Amino acid sequence: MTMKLESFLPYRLNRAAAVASRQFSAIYRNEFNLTVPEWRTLATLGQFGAATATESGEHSAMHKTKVSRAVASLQRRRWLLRHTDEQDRRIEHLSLSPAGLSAYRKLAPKMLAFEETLLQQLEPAEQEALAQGLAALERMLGIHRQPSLLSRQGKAAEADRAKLLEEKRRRVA
Amino acid sequence: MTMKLESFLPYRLNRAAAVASRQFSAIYRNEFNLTVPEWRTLATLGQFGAATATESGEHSAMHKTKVSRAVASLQRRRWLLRHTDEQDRRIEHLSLSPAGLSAYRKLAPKMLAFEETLLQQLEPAEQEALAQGLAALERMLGIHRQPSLLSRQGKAAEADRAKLLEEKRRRVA
DNA sequence: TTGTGATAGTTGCAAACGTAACTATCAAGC
DNA sequence: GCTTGATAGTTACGTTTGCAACTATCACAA
Repeated sequence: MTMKLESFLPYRLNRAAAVASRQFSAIYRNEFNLTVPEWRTLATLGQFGAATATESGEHSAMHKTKVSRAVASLQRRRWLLRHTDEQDRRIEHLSLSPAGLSAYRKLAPKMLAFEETLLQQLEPAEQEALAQGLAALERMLGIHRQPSLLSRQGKAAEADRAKLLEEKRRRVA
Repeated sequence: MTMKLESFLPYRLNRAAAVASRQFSAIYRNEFNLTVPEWRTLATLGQFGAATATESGEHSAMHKTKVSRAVASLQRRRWLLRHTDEQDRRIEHLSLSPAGLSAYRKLAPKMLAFEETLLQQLEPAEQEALAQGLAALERMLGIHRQPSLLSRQGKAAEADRAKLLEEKRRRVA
């Protein structure tokens, strides 16, 4: 049984993700000096108009401390507004200020355009394979394409899948 | 033009990579308390028998400081041996000690078995799509499937591709 | 042989990270 | 109206990270 690191799935995924992240993040880093968590928070609020920190974290798959720091940073820029919920004062409703929205509207098309530029390097068949492969991968890993901001259900299923995966791992060990 | 974070390529890649990494790394973390850089260095040396730190870093796609620290840590465990090259005393040839090799031989099959377990959750067509999609993705991002330890050529091509990608990015911005 | 530039590998440092602990708030039961 | 447990979000702390600067060595040329 020979183990080739360069063919090993998690290694290939991490590498591809790191290279892609580096390329894409250069856009918003060069233009606005944004970090990845800041960009993701901006993108989430731009997409939904408003969200709580918890919702934003779930949608962008970030740890709550990361979200907290990104939110604080965006607020310092005056790109983000917080409104404490009247019914439940633990909750803060986040939204973009006009300045934040303007930055988002500048960035989002550039991000999509760069994605498009990259994808067009591929043959149609390759693009299709990438789309199918990514979807299969996400299903395999128990990743939801429908974060809680989009669909409220599915949390129970997520917990179930995580447990199943953990079980498989343990059987191997 | 609407930007959906949950459909955005670098976001999906990062998420998938993080989840996969977490699952796989649990194996060597639970068993030997290894970090990712340590595991990668172990895997590289297990695969090739011997390598310099630079070669190991290129093959495992890690920054040289990461490699340096992983090597130091593995040496502290007495899993790794260093031999200064006689011709060029800047170079150190790294190899696994018997203890290191034994750990590698224990881990590698488990890692591959878990990968296999995951992939078998997919339909054959999905597996094929994933393989094709990953290959296309790597080509698209200018990632080499043939690191320098395997093929000495290709460094020039890598530099070229990086330049091209940077050019595309700039055109978007 | 001495100086110049390049390369292998290490280390100092500041930034970013996740865990755990914390504050503040709420809902539910007694 | 308390207590208990849960949740939203923040902060303190130790770890990991990458960049830049460093040491040591080499090749090469003046």
